[in-house]
Amino acid sequence: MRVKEVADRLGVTADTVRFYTRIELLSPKKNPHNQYKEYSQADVERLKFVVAARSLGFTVEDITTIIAKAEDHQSPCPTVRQIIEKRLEETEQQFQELIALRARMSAAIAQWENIPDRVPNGHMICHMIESFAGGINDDAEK
Amino acid sequence: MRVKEVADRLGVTADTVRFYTRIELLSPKKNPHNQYKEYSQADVERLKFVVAARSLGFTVEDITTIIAKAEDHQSPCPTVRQIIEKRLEETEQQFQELIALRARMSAAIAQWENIPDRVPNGHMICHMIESFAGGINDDAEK
DNA sequence: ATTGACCTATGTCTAAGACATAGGTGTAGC
DNA sequence: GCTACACCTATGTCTTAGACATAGGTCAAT
Repeated sequence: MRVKEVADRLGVTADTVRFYTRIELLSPKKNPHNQYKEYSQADVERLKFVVAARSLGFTVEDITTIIAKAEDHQSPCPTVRQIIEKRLEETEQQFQELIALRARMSAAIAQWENIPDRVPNGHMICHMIESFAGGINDDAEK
Repeated sequence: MRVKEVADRLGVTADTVRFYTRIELLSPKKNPHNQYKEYSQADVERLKFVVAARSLGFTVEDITTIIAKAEDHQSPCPTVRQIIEKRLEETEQQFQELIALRARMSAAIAQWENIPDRVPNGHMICHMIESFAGGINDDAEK
């Protein structure tokens, strides 16, 4: 199978498969006739694993580590448990930041609904943004 | 002022200020004695604007556009309103994805609590991840 | 043989800084 | 004056996880 077929089969792009191949998560052999890479069923199985792990928030590097352990006949499970715990924390963190960002954005939009556009003078760039930035001042700490 | 002082004043890193300088959002002049860059009060004001806009979800490129308009004596406000609307949509999108991701992660952790570690055999890499990936199959479309 | 639609490998690019390096500054102690 | 030493600087490279651009190859229909 060539790259597109493998990609379509798992619902990812050909570029994604090429990327995984580049970093040697997949190791197709190249057809000596043309220069095209030929993916085996084993490659598909591995890709399936990578896609599954990605969808659980593992980074590509995490996955590399996990696979390396498995190929070394060690159980990757303890590592997997550790990593996902960490990734979940990070996700929670991002989540909080995203909530805060969304709130700031909504608040700004709401506030700006009632104020007119204005042409900037020498002392400001956009009065809407500047007026909203009440929280941001010189000397951030203290 | 030198880079660190400016950075501290607005609660960002020196690297961030250097980055904005590199892309010419800030234009300090360099002290001819040493090669250090000297930031003016005007630079601080502009940085303040950039930080405010970043905290509302504008990208650095957005900010460049906004500033360019303002320097061209056009009101950036219509552009600003348009952009933030778009960025808010994207944020909402990310937000949904993050919620789904978090749910998958939590579900996986919960499910894995009751199953033992296992050493991989030739047919699997990590049974935990593979068993969780019920949703991911060959032939993703159809 | 030629067209045209689709496919390929390779290389480069992205966002927003963080990090690594080699070297400069400034002050405290001698 | 000189030397430590902590801290600072500019510049260049690296990061994530692919997307995009390019030049060229494949293959079925003509």
